[in-house]
Amino acid sequence: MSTTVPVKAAKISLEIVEILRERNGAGVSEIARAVDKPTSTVHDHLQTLEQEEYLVKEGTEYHVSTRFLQLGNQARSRKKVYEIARPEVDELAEKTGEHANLMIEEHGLGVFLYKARGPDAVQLDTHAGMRVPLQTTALGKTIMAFRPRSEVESYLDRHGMPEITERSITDREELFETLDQVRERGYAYDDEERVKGMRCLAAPITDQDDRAIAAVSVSGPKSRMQGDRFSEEIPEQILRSANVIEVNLTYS
Amino acid sequence: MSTTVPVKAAKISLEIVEILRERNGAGVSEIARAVDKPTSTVHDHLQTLEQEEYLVKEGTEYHVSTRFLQLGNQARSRKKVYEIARPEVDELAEKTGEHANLMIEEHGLGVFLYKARGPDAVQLDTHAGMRVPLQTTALGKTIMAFRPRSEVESYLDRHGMPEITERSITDREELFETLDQVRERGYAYDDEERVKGMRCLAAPITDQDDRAIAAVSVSGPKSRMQGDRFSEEIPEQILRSANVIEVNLTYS
DNA sequence: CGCCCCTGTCCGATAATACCGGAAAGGTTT
DNA sequence: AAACCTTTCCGGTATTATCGGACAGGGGCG
Repeated sequence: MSTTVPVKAAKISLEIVEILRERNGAGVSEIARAVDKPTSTVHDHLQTLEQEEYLVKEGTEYHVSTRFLQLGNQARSRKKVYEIARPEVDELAEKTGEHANLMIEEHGLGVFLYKARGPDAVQLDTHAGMRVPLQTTALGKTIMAFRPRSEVESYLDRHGMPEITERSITDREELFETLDQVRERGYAYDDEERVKGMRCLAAPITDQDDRAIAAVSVSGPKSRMQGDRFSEEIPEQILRSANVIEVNLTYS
Repeated sequence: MSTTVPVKAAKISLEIVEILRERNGAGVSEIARAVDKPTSTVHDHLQTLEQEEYLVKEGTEYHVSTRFLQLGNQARSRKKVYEIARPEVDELAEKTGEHANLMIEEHGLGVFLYKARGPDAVQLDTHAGMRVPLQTTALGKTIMAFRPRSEVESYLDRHGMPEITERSITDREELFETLDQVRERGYAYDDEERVKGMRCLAAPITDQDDRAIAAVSVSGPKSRMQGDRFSEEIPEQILRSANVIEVNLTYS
């Protein structure tokens, strides 16, 4: 049944905020339909959120306010791995020319913490803060490969294995076999599993106990991500970057 | 009268989140003291927020989660001025070597939307999303100078004129005189009004009706921000940048 | 070691208050 | 100008947020 929480009102407010994010703003009745509540109720929530400055009202439309920027920054800057990995990810993007990313796991989902665009990078739909099921990216698979099976199971229990594209892994056993390979190989790849035409290579950032803290990746169009570059050059680069980050993490 | 809102529970939840941001995480009882509510109540809110994935629990401490990153990004990216001004602000930082900033007004406060660090930039406490009273920065004063007096009055009514440093403007009439000068001069400056040892120059980005949409600035240590550089070179550069942004804004 | 005190968590009763229906006011379209 | 859609306002009712109190887990100190 649909999660019962102690403070329902807060949950509704947050649902409303989330809808405003997805739709890039909306009016009272539109939101009311989306959350399936009377307009008067939604109106109450909107007023509170606006008075508290978490929403901005433009005419009759409400939008999320920049207040969240501060919260997001705080959430990110707390992460030591973010501060330390950032220059490395920048360098990775610079050297490969492609997109380079940093992902962590949170609440069983993969969260893009940082994205660097290399000189040749193509337009991409990822953005900082974006949340995706772990098994749908090379980043996420790398993280799972270096976590205890029981934990991985709980991630899957929580969020299922949705079929994002036709290539998505939707079978548990198949996933765990893949993870075994990743662990053996030391890095993971993704061949059009999330975005058509895109390939991705990812390496884990682990702690002393070989547990994944995060993962770094390089992703680009299939045309450029093949041959030796895909099987050797770039893997070497991301593995080296990941290693540098690990070392810097321990000395700080 | 401490603002009465329709949905008090939501307000409390948000207060808790804000406290977690300020303190970079905290435990139940610490928060309870801060919001002056029983621990049991706070506990209820924390559980809801964590279940909804807006907080992360690490041991017994709660922290804001990266979920806010997405919301913050959305809030910022919606702003056309952000997308368009960003490269200009980067260039400004590059050319002057100092910090360059972009600010907008929201709910009567100044919000730093973007910050670029030039090659010589010194460490600074500003960060994206930071909110400050408008009259405490050159950025804010520029924005106010190009808004109708009635509106400016309402900003002041709402947030007062706190004495951040000994140099803060705390008198209304004095402020409006300053704003007159800014309007005449076309740009504003700030001489250690917010941060000791720092000077700042700011130019407005206005719309067709000469109303401020945002402001750009360059700020650096007093030692470098003086003489012709302070009174001519940099003012020229920020005014030119602001102008480029205005033009790009209208053609898009 | 054992006590104490400060944590976080759980529970249930009660009073507060979030919620909702309904009605009014403002806008738009036909 | 009327029908329709908004958003806003209001007040009664029943839901539910709140809070005291009780329980449990540590950590520190004597």
